[in-house]
Amino acid sequence: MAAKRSGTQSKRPQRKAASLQPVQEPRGEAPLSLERIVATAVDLLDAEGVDGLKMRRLADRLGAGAMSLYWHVGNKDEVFDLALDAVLEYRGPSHRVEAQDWRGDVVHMLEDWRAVMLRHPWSASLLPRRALGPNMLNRLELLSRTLSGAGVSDADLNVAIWSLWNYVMGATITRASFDLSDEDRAAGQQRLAGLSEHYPTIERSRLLLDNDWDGAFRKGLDFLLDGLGPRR
Amino acid sequence: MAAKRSGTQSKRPQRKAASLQPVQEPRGEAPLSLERIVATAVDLLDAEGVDGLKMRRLADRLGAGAMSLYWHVGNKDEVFDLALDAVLEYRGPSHRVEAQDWRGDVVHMLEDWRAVMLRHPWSASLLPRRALGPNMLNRLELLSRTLSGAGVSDADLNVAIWSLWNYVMGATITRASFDLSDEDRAAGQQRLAGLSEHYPTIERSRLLLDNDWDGAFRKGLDFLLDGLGPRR
DNA sequence: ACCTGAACACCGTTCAAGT
DNA sequence: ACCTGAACACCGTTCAAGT
Repeated sequence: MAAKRSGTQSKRPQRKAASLQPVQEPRGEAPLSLERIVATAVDLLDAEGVDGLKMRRLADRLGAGAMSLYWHVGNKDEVFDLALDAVLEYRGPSHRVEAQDWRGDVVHMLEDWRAVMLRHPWSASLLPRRALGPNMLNRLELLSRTLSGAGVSDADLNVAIWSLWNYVMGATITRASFDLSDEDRAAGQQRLAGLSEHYPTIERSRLLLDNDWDGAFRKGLDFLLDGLGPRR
Repeated sequence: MAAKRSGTQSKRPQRKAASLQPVQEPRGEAPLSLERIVATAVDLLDAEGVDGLKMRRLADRLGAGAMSLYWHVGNKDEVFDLALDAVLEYRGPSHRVEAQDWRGDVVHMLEDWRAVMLRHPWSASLLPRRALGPNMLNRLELLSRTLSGAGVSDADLNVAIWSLWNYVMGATITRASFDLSDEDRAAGQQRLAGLSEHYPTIERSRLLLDNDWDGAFRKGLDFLLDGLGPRR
């Protein structure tokens, strides 16, 4: 399972060490920079979703000509990569000195990861099709280290990591998609009504009306962790 | 968790019962029909991926004018919905009379579901963001019925179903994405090399080079089923 | 009932050019 | 070094019109 699609490399020089900032431009435009572009892209994505990110619109928000972006960035995919990884930053589980609570640490990491993606609902479905950025790799490294330290053997480690990845990604992509379509909720309900006869078990358990996403996520995760934990 | 985005309804009348087909047009064009459109869309998606499906291209393949499709179909999203559900058809676990092997049945259903999506790699990432079609609802109904029949209580059923959904979707979306980018494999490898120092645990376990997708899928699934199964 | 071409309002990106 | 407008090659979809 190799990393992929590294995104066309921009021919721009590495961003130089931050020179002292001019306090912040009054209200006019700060000079274009990769940082501003990425930050604005995240805002735009949060506000308008994946389809809302257009190069011209992004440039507009930055008060720049439509084509100015292409000096800082190779193409639109690179904007996606940068915005995605920007959002995934993580500073460890605040290492309290107390107990070696591997399970608590893992749950904290995964719930934080999920929460971040739900805060930026475009990010989850983007993550699997783009190359893993440094922030995501860092999260995977911390997760691996924690499980390994807890006693999961090297032979079992990959299965454990990928199972957790699969579960978290599936849960978050699904939930983010439903979030985005609250408008259609009504239409969905109605459609469901006509279906009860064909899908009696779904209807009885009210599967499609279940709202306890957080609880369901946590319970399923517990099942996985029961199985994945270090051999007792 | 309600169904959603039902796809703009076409104003076309329901397709009439199949009149006797003229054996198949020699090589010229059969008349345009919803069936042909959907079948051709699936072919096109298989060959070119989600971004490869363009209304003009689809019409081309059908030997029709670019705009003829819009009489049969409301818009492009409806084509996606129809192609997606067409691919998800399922005829139960061939009910052999033998043992009440609920676990075997569940594994069969989920592996078939995953296999179908991997055969049409565009389908997995599409599924969570579109309304559930009849074929997918049928799969969920069968899954629910099997778990319920095996003794999973109504209170636990939704958590069980959604956990399995999450796991299967996450696994399949991830794997299909990697499949699509074999070309970049080389670039990925190289990128990884430079990273080994920052992510030593990932490097040691060769997490990103692991190729045993099928085995990993099955093992993680077993962990989930251990936890989800009927209370013993 | 079914199909069509012209036309509109967009897209991402190239390029030659400005400062 | 950094930014720009004009232009190209596309898109999905509307519409008025054909048979």
